[in-house]
Amino acid sequence: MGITERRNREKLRMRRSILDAAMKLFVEDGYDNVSIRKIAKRIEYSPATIYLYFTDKDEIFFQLHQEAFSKFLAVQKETLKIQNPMARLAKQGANYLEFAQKHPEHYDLMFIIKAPLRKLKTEWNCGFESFDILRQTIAECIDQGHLGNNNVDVVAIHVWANVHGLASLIIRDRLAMIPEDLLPQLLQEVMAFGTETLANR
Amino acid sequence: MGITERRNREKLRMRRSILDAAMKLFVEDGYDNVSIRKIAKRIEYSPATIYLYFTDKDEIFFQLHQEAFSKFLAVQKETLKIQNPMARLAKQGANYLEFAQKHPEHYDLMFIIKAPLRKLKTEWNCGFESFDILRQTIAECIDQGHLGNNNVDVVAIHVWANVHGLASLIIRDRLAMIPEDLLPQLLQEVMAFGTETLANR
Amino acid sequence: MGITERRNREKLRMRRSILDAAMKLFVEDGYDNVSIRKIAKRIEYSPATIYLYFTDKDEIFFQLHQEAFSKFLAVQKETLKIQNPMARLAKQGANYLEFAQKHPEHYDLMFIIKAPLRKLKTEWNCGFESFDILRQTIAECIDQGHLGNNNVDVVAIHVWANVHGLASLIIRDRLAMIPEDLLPQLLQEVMAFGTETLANR
Amino acid sequence: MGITERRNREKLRMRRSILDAAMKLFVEDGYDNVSIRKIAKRIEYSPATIYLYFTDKDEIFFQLHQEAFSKFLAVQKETLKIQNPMARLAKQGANYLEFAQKHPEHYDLMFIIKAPLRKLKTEWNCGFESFDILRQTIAECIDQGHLGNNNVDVVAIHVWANVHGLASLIIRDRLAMIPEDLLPQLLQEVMAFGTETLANR
DNA sequence: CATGAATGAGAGTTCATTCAT
DNA sequence: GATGAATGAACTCTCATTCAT
Repeated sequence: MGITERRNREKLRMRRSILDAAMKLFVEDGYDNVSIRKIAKRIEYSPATIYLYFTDKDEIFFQLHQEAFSKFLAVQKETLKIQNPMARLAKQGANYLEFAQKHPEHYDLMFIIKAPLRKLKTEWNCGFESFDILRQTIAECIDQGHLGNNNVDVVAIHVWANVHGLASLIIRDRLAMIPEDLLPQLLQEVMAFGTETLANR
Repeated sequence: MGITERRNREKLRMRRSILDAAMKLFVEDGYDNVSIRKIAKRIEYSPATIYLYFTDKDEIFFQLHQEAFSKFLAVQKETLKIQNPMARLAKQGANYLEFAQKHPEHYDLMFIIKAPLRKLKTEWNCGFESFDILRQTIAECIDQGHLGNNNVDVVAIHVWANVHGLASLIIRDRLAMIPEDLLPQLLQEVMAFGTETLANR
Repeated sequence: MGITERRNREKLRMRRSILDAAMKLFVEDGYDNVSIRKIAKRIEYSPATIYLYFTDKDEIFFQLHQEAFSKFLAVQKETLKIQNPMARLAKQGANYLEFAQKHPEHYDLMFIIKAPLRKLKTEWNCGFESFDILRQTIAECIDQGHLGNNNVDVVAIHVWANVHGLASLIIRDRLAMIPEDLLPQLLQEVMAFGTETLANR
Repeated sequence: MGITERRNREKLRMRRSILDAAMKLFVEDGYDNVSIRKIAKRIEYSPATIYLYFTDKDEIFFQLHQEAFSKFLAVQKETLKIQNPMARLAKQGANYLEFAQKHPEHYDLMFIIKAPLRKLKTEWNCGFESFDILRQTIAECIDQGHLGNNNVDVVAIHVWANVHGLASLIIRDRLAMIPEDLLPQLLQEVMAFGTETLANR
């Protein structure tokens, strides 16, 4: 048993290190510039070895995508404990941005990267699920008289776009006009501004 | 003088046609699928000829980047004619989204693509300028008692994130959960919702 | 002794199953598309295991080659029971074509494939033997006054070329100009024509 | 003009040398074992260079195939001058074998090699044409009372199989049981035997 | 001014084979 | 006896780039 177990652990560790290397490269160079060969070089193995752990390049991408979404979904599900939907919504927004900043590579993969559509279609089930959490929360808010009498989808997309906009400007370095040391404080204020604005409706 | 002038004109025309071809390929095939060879084939010159007008592939992309920003800037400057800053702000938002949808590859280039930092630093002058137009407009709004008593940068980033979020979700195909035929109407409502929400402050 | 014997039996059984798998792949995918990995997968062993039973890929092919010839030889030896040499000759021809059509990959291996000469020299012992059966039969025919007063080798090669030509045109798909559904009937007539022509001499 | 002409000549020469190298490799190693890299190495150019002259590997094969058939067709058309169809038929047979012996690589390509069927279908037009020459000749023979009252296709395939069998046994070295120095004489006798046998019908 | 010719580097992938366990 | 892990070499093909002409 011990042997099989150790083997399994090693196999997993290897997959892990391939995925990690891939992730870093994805983020550094963009989807199209990640090559099996580069991953191999990064982990100091031969390209052929990669194929012992993944059937092809797409499978690696797919796996990363899945993991990123599980991670994200887990974080957002945490908020379901919060009773007050407006508070829950605020927390979801904060979580969202925090996730993006803590795991920029995952975020990139999930929401920014230009991926082969074929794959996206299947993988978005996960995306749908997290969107639904947002939708549900907003529906409750509206039920309770908040956010005006608006279409749930409209508000949900609005809110999402809001945080995604912020997250992706940061991740893709488009807020270079703000001095770096002022940025964190400013971002917090932007989020606060957004939350308040919404609450006022 | 006449001769030199003609030469210059011709040189420019050639650069122009290279850039046009490159941009078309950009739009048709996406950033990563533009190659010097394809540009050359498109304009019916040899690949080597391209190098007489641009030092390398990056320079072409750089130039396109610049032009994209000029185009965008021109569109946004148009709004300066609008006296009422709140109306102007709304128009800028509408323009922004329209630009993103009409020229997704330009938009991609400007606001999404992970560009080599070296490049960004220089190219963002243009970006700064268009951000300033937004800032200026918002400053006026606040002066006139709109948008609450808030930090200009905070509001500016909020607004920008809002439209950028929407634009980039669209461009990178992350709104797949919305049936395609319903999307345009929905987006309009999202924009309207955003404008109203802001106006209420 | 019992133990060694059992071991040998098991070793043989394993070789057998490797060869069978290889042959099936041969037939399904053609000579060039058989790989050690595919054989291994087919018998559900690891590729490395194959090397415990055969020194390399070539040895497997060699073995198959040998077996193909034995099989063929066995079929032809069956005809020796036929007393009348002309009838026997006809039967040998029919057998030949049948074998080629039933086991095209064996046939290919034996009579068409460009084999490394080193190999051919050893393997052709079998080939010689079957050629001798033909020769012998023809000699008898001539003795009995058939086929004119000709050199045995001349007639033997003539006959062999006849059936081999047919077989190899079929196997290598060179009779594409004949509609597929008409082919079987036509081939039979061609064979009949050959037999008759020969009998008339 | 001189320059363009020279360029064209050089281009042609290069194509020629690629084709020649490919042909040699085809014959030496078999279709599946010819690689662009090997061709390149053989002519001492880089693999990429090959792609300046041919769009892909298939095109090289296709070209060789075409050339082989034109050559062969030209030879067979020569026989059309012969009035007497039986004499013409004999000449065609002799030509056939001579062609196979003089240009074994071409012959291999045309009648033996296992090629991708997709291609074969198109390229066989040429094959059809040469088969038709044979058919036509045989039809005339039958018209004139030779070869019995038989189906033209039956006789045509019979004749073809006859010479093809001989040719391919030679080319693929399956007549190793005949001492090499006796072979030429023997082959001639085999051909003569075939011709006579047929004439007797 | 323009280009045809050439190439080194790199892409994804598969394979036969080895070797420590 | 069996194998998981690993790899070097090979495959087709594309690309940015150079250089002599």
